[in-house]
Amino acid sequence: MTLRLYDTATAAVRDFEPVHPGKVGIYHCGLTVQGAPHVGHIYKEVVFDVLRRWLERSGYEVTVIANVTDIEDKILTKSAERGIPWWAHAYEFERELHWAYDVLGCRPPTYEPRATGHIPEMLEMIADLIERGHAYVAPDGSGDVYFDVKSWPAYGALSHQRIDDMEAAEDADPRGKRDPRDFALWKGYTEATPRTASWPAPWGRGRPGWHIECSAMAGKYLGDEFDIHGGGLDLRFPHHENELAQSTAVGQKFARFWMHNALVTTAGEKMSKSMGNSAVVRNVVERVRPIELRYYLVQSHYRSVVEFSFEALDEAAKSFQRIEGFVTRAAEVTGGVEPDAELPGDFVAAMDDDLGTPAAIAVLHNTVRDGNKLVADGDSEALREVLASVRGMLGVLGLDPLAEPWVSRAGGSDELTEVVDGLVKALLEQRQAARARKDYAAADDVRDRLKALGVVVEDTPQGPRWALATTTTDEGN
RNA sequence: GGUGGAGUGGCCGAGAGGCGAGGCAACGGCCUGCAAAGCCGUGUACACGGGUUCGAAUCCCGUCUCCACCUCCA
Repeated sequence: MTLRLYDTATAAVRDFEPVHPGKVGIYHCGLTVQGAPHVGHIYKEVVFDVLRRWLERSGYEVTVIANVTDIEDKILTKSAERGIPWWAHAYEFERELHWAYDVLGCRPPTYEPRATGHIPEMLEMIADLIERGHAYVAPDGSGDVYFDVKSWPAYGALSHQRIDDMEAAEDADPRGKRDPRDFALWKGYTEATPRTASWPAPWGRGRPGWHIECSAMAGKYLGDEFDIHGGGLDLRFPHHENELAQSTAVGQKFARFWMHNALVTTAGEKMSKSMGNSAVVRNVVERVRPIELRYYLVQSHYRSVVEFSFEALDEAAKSFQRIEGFVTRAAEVTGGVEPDAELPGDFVAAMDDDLGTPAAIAVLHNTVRDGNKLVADGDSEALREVLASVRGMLGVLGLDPLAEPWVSRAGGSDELTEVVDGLVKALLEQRQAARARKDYAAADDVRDRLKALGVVVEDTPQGPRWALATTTTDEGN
């Protein structure tokens, strides 16, 4: 069974074959660092984190490049509104974004190039495009440079549109464009924006258009042809279409697969349109633990719309707690088992089928059920195997509670944990004594008082065990 | 106007010609002093109207509703 992935360009699921055997290069469009990330923004990161884990699990050496767009119109507008420098605004949200990635357990990319750090590469590419006749300096003296879409017959290939069918943007300023659908490679400096947001160029001072950065940086770090280019569905057009046009127009082959995750909606509408700040990652992880939010996002297929709601989020959290409950109990009974390298065939098949996480999670739940039957009998080879398998599967999804980053966030200091464990056990011994003499009022009183403190008591064939109630918030940072 | 996607049981959410994915909730049972956790069992759902087929949620035709993108959104 080989990995099959959906490719937007060919609109079909195809066998994945890397450009260089054993290696995979992925570029996915990061965020424009202009505001606090919400669940929709983070979804892309989770999807591509799972893809990366699966590729690595399948034996590939993976290089992930994700850009940081730190110069762009909205950044200039919003920073001006706040009265702070654009670079301070951009950096603040870059850090916020990294916090969110981290809290959700997304591993950092191999490298995260910033747009402002790659102006020379962009200028080189723009010059090449002009030389080849696919771009022109605006005749109005503005210093703008535009890509000439009519000069590139393949324009529209990615989004399967024909130029003539496209609606010309009415609100966009035509400036010096030959055709309203031409897009900016370089924007000439005007006094409306800070001079620090401009760089010297052969066509006059200015700043880069949005799309050119990704073409320049993907080519620089991944080469003229690489494996996977990803991002949210809303980037398919114009952003990715334009990238494809730019890069192929200078003679590159560019991406073999284009992967787009569906958008997250609230109240039936794209999150950016409909939300206040309720779905901002910082707020959501007040309600459920970050690992539960991640489970919520992973449990639906990446090409299906996720209709975000707190009710569904709570359900997902309970569903995950079922898995987590098995893992912690089984680990207690067996004394801990390392994740298995060998995964169930159904799970592998599901993941190989265009990252079928819903089917993969169904396998996970079925395996957990088998494991739960074994837990009551205590330590056994069969239980160890199931636990290893479950941990292996969870690891692929970035959801293994016994692996990083989750383990280190789980509790307080080791010293404190020991003290609490000792105290609770002392109380539980008293409760056991009360039960032995059938003084159930006293026994239940102990349990009730612990519960009031957020400690849940469970009686098992191996004796009572305790755990912190999972409804509490875990800041995770 | 163009392009793409969606409508599934009380809820979330897969699947894509025949065997009821999975989870949450509910109900019954087992276990338990009680509980918690867990296990077993119980639900025939696929927007609507036609059609093809031995057989349709799945294919075809039509209709309705919703969403995304169409030049700086993940």
